[in-house]
Amino acid sequence: MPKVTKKTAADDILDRLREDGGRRTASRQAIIEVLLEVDGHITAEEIAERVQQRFPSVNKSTVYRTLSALHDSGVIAHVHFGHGSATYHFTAEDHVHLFCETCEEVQEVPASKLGEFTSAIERAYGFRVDHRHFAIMGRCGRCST
Amino acid sequence: MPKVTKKTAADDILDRLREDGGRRTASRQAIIEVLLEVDGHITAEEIAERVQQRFPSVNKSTVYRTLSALHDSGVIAHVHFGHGSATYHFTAEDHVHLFCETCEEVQEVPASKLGEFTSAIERAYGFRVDHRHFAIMGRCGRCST
DNA sequence: TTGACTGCAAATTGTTTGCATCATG
DNA sequence: CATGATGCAAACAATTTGCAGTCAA
Repeated sequence: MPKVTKKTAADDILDRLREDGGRRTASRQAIIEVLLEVDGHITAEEIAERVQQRFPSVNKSTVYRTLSALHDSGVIAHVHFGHGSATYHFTAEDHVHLFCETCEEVQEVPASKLGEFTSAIERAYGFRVDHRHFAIMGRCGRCST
Repeated sequence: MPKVTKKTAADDILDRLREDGGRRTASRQAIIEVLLEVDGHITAEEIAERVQQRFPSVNKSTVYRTLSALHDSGVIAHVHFGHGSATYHFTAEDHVHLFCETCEEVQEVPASKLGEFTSAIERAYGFRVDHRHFAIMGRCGRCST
């Protein structure tokens, strides 16, 4: 079983940045690897912490600038929950976030499950839902008892 | 026309604060009146501006503290859109916000219209949607051409 | 009189930016 | 060696807080 999966994925993303006129750097690679490790869904702050465990010199602003470059290349997107920092995730995963206001945990729902809902809204209000950029607030099963 | 002391909506809200151990003050009254004028849906910054037009001494922190007191008494709530400040509105108005990421305008949808959607989510994921505290991001009819 | 409310300034949090320097391509 | 990337500090925007004085009940 070849263990090239992770390396390749990071490489692919660095290539993508390269194609868009960017450069491959160690910081960027480390940031991308962290994103892959956690499968997206992480704040800039958390990325910085993890990256700095191995490369203490990497600055938070580099994290933000890299996230911005990744966004511009369409690799990642971010969601906002009620308060606090944005959470970054890969655009490839097409899902919606259910954010529990009590335990602050996030549950993912495949975007396809919301198909009837989003099309109903579009029909009624002409509003095209961007299901990659909205979090639904509420209370999860465990917390709403 | 007889002079009758009319109980205003602002009075009712001040009473509500009073019942919860708070005090009626001029600043609070002015802030509540602004909220009523615009029927909710306003940022703290905008409230401060409007209040300060008539009472320049009222500080922004008083606005925030009053909004917090109103929230604690259940009179108002706030929503977050993708970026920027929170928007405050009365809890009585039971609706959902459709936020256009392009023109940044907000369209309101009566919560009842989302009934099937929210109950479907609750059935499938045990997640109880707080439809007073989520904004749906996307693109409105005019902007999605 | 008591303690809630206020103004003011300063702290916080999350994110962005200016600038000099570094290093990839 | 040109230009994009980086570290650092400082600017930012939105909101919160500490403190001492004020005022409603």
